[in-house]
Amino acid sequence: MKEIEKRLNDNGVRPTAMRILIYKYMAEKEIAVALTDIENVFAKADRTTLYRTLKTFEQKGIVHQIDDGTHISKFALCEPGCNCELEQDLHLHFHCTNCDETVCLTEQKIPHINLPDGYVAEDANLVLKGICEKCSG
Amino acid sequence: MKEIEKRLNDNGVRPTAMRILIYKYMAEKEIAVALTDIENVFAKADRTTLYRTLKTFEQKGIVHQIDDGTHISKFALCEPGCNCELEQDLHLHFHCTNCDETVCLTEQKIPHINLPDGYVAEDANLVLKGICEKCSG
DNA sequence: ATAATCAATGTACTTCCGTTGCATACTTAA
DNA sequence: TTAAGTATGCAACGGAAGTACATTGATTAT
Ligand SMILES: [Mn+2]
Ligand SMILES: [Mn+2]
Ligand SMILES: [Zn+2]
Ligand SMILES: [Zn+2]
Repeated sequence: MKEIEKRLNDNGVRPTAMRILIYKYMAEKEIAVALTDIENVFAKADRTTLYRTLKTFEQKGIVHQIDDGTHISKFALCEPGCNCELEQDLHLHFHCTNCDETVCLTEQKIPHINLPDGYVAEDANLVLKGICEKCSG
Repeated sequence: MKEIEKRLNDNGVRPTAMRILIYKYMAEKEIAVALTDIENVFAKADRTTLYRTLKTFEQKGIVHQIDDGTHISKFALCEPGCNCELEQDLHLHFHCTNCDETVCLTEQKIPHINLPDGYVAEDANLVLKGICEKCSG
């Protein structure tokens, strides 16, 4: 568990009990989580605290937010040493329309796209939808 | 205007006055529109009617829904003869973080992505964020 | 050790968007 | 002309995101 505390400290986030629990939860889970998910797991804690924890994690580069097209924000831990802001670090996400789960495919980078003149891209989001490996097995 | 009526008829949508107006509005506008936008333009009409008009248009292949990451559904007219369901017809969208407008880049198709074993893609969504041509000029 | 200071959490409330149920007006076909 | 089907209007609900303010907890300086 000391690793988690270190990770939080290194990113300028004070390792409170709640934050460590949330980090641990997200680390164990291999899929992206929504605020509601965390809410259900930590029912005793207040929603706002969980909400702000995710926001803090995001600002400090501990998690990245995922827009999978469901209109519900999902979050997933960043790879250690990842820099989500840099374009080459952008990986794609897969949303399963069967089990409704969203996963990071960190190996699959978003290919470079040639844009028309005048357009300057600073960020990219690529989501594939379909059947995930668990559901297609 | 007869063209609009024909387009609606061809897609199995009865060309009511309201529907023609909404179609015309979307045709004149070159950017994707949200329900709220239409609401503001046609303030006299009921929100639900506008909502259902968009839903109907979408079901009948007249417009396609766009998820630009703002958590607000946007809609844009489909190209005549386009088949949004087919993967090769999927184009990318650009969301300007300055003017908050989203446009279809119908010429820029989403490149094919190799997925890990077990994953079956049925749909794709690629959104680039940055500065649009109007704002960068 | 105590007080002052700042950060984290809790409580309550608000806004926005999407969605649905049901009533009413309109259009088409028998 | 009546009946059936479709479109529109009206009202309400629910989920998710966000914020203002109070309270608790941890750090630091005196
Ligand atoms: Mn990811
Ligand atoms: Mn488009
Ligand atoms: Zn699945
Ligand atoms: Zn712009």
